[in-house]
Amino acid sequence: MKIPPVKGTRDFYPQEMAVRNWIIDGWKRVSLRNGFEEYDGPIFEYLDMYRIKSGDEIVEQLFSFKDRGDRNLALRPEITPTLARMANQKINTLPLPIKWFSVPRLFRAERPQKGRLREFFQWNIDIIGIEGPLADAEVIFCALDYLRGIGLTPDDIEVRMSSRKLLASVLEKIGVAEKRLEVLYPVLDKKEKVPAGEFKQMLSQKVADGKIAEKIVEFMGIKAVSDIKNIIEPDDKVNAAIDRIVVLFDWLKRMGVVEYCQFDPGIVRGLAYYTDSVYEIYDKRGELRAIGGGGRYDDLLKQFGGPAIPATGFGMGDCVLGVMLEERGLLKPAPAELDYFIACVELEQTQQDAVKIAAELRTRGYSAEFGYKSASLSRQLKQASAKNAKKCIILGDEFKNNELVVKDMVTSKQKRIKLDAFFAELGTLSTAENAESAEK
RNA sequence: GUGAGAGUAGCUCAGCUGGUUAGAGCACUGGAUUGUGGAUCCAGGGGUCGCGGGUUCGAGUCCCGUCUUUCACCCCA
Repeated sequence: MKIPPVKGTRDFYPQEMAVRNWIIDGWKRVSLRNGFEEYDGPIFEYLDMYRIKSGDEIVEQLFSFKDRGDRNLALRPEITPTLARMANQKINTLPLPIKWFSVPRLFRAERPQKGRLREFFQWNIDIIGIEGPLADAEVIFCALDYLRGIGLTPDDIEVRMSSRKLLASVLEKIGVAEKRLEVLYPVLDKKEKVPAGEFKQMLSQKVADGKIAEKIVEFMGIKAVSDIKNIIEPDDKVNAAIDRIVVLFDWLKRMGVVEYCQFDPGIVRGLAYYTDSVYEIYDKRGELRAIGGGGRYDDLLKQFGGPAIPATGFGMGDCVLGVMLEERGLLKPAPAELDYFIACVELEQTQQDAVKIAAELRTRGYSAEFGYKSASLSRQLKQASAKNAKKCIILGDEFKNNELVVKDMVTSKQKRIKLDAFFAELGTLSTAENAESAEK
């Protein structure tokens, strides 16, 4: 019986695995140089943990199950709740701020589409314990540090940023009751996604007062924070929210990434836990969904039974990013490399020595391969090329005198050398060298 | 979860209004080439035409169902 792969999953053959590793290694390297430490949690958690935050509807989009002890569990659809749980658990012993990152494998029982699968990887970076916009700026910088590093310019991508606090205070000033805000957010989130006329219609269904609706449309259309005062008379609350955004942009400017960033009141984000800054990173060319997003969630730790400690974070999935980089030819996984391929002219006579030499090379820290089957030298060199070997050691007649032929596969130059001399010259990949490459 | 398109070799696809034994390129394996690689030429393996049912003398082709996939919704934690 032929078993197909499960809907919405991917098989990672070596080629796909190389791409996946290239993306994830990049995320990790950039996280570390931005001062984040790696963490991870379990791949399943109590179902209730996701209920606390998002309500019952979300449960339908979870892969959930009961264990043998009748516990309701779920495969993690995101890692932020786990982060909140872990941080709370040790909050009294952890020095603040906490700067942590993770690349969890996540699961969502949604209908698969381009850039959206049921199993994927997501890069998460979070700063816990810093109240000011500098932490938000640092998180955004870290995300851009990666994206810029792989070749994406301000012509390619854009961080669209807003603030829940600003939105709430402005809407309040316009005359929207505080209770109505939550009903309104999903509509406002549609602003960029539907035609202007349709947006107004959707809005008028939620806002009875035509004047208020008009003001909202006006606000949603502004391009700069400074335009707000042209629409309303800012009160203290509005001014405080504006100040935070201005400070955030100032930091981004000092960090040299402000040209990627654009104020956009249409950014609301679905997640209930965001409290202040919110942003999404978009592909400026294509019609792809957001490649990543984040924001400030100052109340989440408290909601999870911990102290009131501010936090801010960002997440980016591998699916949309992968599609986008593929389209632009920016996927550059390192090809597999081989230091030595050992070819035997007469397999029966020299295979034992070939295996011995390979083992010695491997022990000394070099990668080495040999052929399993008897084949012409021509074929074996072909094999060595296919494996991207830097050098090929040929064991032929001269090996009767303990002589190797070492062929450089790049320059095609080759030399004869005694086996002892070869290893004496070669030495061992030193620990210093290993440490150096680890530092990179 | 709703609607629409697609599904033929590992991949990209061809296959006429239903008609003999379903094809090509790439990839793979082997040979030309038993001591010199990325090329070229030749040969070979590989398909229950997604799966199940129906119509028909006859189905890759038409009909129904189903699964997968793509797109648009929903959702985006």
